[in-house]
Amino acid sequence: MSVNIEAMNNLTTNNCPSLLMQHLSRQEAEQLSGLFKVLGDPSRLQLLSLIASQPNGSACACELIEPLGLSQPTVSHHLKILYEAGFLDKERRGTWIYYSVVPQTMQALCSHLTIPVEATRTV
Amino acid sequence: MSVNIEAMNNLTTNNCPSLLMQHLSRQEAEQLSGLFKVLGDPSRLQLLSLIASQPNGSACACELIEPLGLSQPTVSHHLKILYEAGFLDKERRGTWIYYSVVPQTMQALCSHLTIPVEATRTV
DNA sequence: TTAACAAATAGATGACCATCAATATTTGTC
DNA sequence: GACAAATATTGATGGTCATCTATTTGTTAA
Repeated sequence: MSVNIEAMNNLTTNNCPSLLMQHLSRQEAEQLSGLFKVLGDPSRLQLLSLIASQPNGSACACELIEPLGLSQPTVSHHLKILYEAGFLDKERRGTWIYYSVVPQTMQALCSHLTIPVEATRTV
Repeated sequence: MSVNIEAMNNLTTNNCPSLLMQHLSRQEAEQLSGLFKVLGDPSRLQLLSLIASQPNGSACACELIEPLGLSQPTVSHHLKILYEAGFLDKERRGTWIYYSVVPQTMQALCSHLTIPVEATRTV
């Protein structure tokens, strides 16, 4: 489970139109599906949810192990995947590493799924 | 690869708040990740894109085989998964079955990923 | 009812991946 | 440096799934 960073940047910064409005090349489909694949795991969604709902919006990795009920290596593995896909930011403070959610990545993903209102049609 | 229809209905009709605004239970995380898993495949994204970009917004299953470069059973398999997850609608016309995209399902999914503007905070 | 085409199902296979235990690495403190 | 705590890596394993071929089922028309 890994995501090409450059591909993610293409998808999130170039203001790509919705996949519903244009043909997706195989390459584009692979890049985009890679991001959805990252969200296609319940543990990773719980991590995002846990981190985002902290009072200050960030959480230390060690705080996330117990509520998820997974081993430390597994949590570390999921955090890495989320970070490399651009869903999480991280900051080291001493021994601890604090993660926070990058809402822009979510919003960019959504822009691929929704149709602009003025473009909707009745089938 | 299968999606619980009732679970999907819960997620798409109950106006659930964003996963970034509340804790996700394990069950909720499993339901939601199931939908993302469906989108986490390049062939399925290409199918959605192909169908949505047809002039009338719908496409016969047989028209989708050649552009995807996959076998007929594989395309049928993907269409079934997309349909059962609520991403596609289908209508039989004689021998043919026409699929069309359900944009509401996409939008409902997105509502789980975005934070209402007034709720954003500076980290 | 038979032929022809579309779609679905069954079964098999290979690849990917979530998870763990064990270990290594990094960082701060004494 | 030595120890302790947090995080990352390695290697193994079991399950899931995308894909195929072969077959079956469904639908229309002759």
